[in-house]
Amino acid sequence: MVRLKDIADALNVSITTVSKALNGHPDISEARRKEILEYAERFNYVPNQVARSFRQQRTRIVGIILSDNSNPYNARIIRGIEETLSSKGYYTIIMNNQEDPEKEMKLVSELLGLNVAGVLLTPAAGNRKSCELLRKFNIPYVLVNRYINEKEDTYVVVDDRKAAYLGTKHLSSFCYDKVFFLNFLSSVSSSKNRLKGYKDALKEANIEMDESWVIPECKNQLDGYKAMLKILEKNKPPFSVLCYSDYIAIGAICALQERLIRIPEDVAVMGTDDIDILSFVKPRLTTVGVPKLRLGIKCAELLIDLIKKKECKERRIVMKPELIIRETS
Amino acid sequence: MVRLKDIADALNVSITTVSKALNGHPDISEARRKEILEYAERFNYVPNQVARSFRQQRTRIVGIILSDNSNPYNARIIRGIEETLSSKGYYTIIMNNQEDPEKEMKLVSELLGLNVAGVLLTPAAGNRKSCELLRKFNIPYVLVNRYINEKEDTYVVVDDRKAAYLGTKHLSSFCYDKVFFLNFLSSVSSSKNRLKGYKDALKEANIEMDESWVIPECKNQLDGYKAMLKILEKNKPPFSVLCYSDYIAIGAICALQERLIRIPEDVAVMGTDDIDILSFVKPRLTTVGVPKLRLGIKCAELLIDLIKKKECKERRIVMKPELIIRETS
DNA sequence: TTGAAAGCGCTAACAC
DNA sequence: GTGTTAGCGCTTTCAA
Repeated sequence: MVRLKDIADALNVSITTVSKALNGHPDISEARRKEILEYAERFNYVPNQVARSFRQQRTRIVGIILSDNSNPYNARIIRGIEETLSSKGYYTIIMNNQEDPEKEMKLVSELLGLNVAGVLLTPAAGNRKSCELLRKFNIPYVLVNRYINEKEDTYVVVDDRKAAYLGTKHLSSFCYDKVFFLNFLSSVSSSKNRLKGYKDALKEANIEMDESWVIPECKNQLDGYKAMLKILEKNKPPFSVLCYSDYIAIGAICALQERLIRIPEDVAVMGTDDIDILSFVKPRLTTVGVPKLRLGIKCAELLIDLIKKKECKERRIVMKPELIIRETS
Repeated sequence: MVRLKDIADALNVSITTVSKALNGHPDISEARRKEILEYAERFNYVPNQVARSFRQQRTRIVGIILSDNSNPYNARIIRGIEETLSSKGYYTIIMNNQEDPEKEMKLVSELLGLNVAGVLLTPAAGNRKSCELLRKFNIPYVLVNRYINEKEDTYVVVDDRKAAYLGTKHLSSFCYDKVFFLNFLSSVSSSKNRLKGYKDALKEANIEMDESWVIPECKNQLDGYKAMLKILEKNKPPFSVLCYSDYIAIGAICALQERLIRIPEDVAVMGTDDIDILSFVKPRLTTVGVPKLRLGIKCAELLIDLIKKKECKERRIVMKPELIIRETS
């Protein structure tokens, strides 16, 4: 690979001059600059980022840690992040923590060793240590989807309270007497806020809620399926069910279909997330839409601000969800 | 951050000794090694990968370029790759080329500048230039999902011929007279091979195929939807339709449902890929399953072999697909 | 406007 | 078994 030295030798100038010309420093004559740029172009000069990073003590790499990149919700956020970062000259390293705090700590350490410019993080359930580590080493970071400390962290999240509020309000507008809620890990801010929104909406609808209506710790289809069976053991339709994610909703729907229970006539079901492919299949799932791509873009933009200026106007961004009524409600 | 020098100073040994102890060189006494390891552990020593990479002229970063990380098929492959690479001490940088050869060339150049250890690449339709660039700079790489040159490239792909063969054979076993094929970009090896498999199966079933049965260049739901409408303009059910992907199949199914055409009684439809969530919704899509996670794992393993030994036993891996019969056929 | 020189943290060849 | 030293490619200060 051609290096600065090669260009310098070929053109009989110093390495310094070549470096300055290539980096747009003002103190190089136009003629020289042109000559150097042309040569570099012709011989496909690509700056050695490792050497540059080493010298400058910072890379243009951003680490992104979340539970699982193959979850369609996460995948979409990553897409937004990657697009934005790459358009600003940053690189995206992905890491899956599988909701494991121990693993997450290791990953953060590794990113530290890589001298990353910044980190985007969905902290594993309740893990505040990784943030502390990042702060200690003064690495800019933005939390994604959840926060640990609402007032102090820097984050981009969904308005979870509102998401669950909208869903619950919609479901409680029918004449069913019960609205169940299949919630996610209870230690996570998004679950807590959605629980709040759920309760707020029920109160507003004058429905007296029973704590048994909330089934926490649902993570995937299977959990949704099992939770639904559990509900059916003790409860007769009609009723309705709000789910923390579309995946959980699909699991719940499977359980209902197995029992030949009609949706939405007997049981109304809603998801959250608006996974794209689900809008094209039956039953067309009623859900709460989240701007996943834009959320990713916002995360990346916020992080870049932080990297560049070490501060920014708005450190806490809350994205608005949107009710999408289809056929399961 | 604590450096080798800090440890060396604190323990009154040389930097070299510390480096050797930490890297497991044999010529360090057990006592010294223990002392150094303990100190490093206690003060959270994390090796500066940038310095190390710079010195060694190679990083532990692998670049992965494909069309779109948020496509569930790709996302799943990425998951397998990330898991494998990280377990072997490598980092995964993702990049989306959006099937754009120009963009892809830029991305490859950037990876070159990053001194990546290797590259995993799904080359944008027909683009052989990026491989040439990688070869020129002697960067190990593995093609994913497609190849440019069947005999010479290093790759991990699906047995596309067989995938389409299995699907077509299944569909042609019904008494419909026509089997349409909604295919992907025709310049891509997987499309070409599937076309072959499709034709082989038809021949075997003694069905005389008409070229108009193949609709190429379908990329997503919308294309599947449009293609299906086009087919319906000129053809009366019953017939059957093989699709290059589950997404395309979902689009086609939407078009059929809009026209109130029964599936599979009037028109049988199959996808390919076996996107997980589709097995839980209606209509439960008949498809050809591909081991996406294992494909990702294989890619990563193959690349690591290449990085380490610059060679390996099997440079061309073909994964077996599997017929999954559900309700749309 | 240009260039010389130092140095980022680490590894490895070599000397002791 | 341990230490000395050179140098990876680049940016940046300072001098010319």
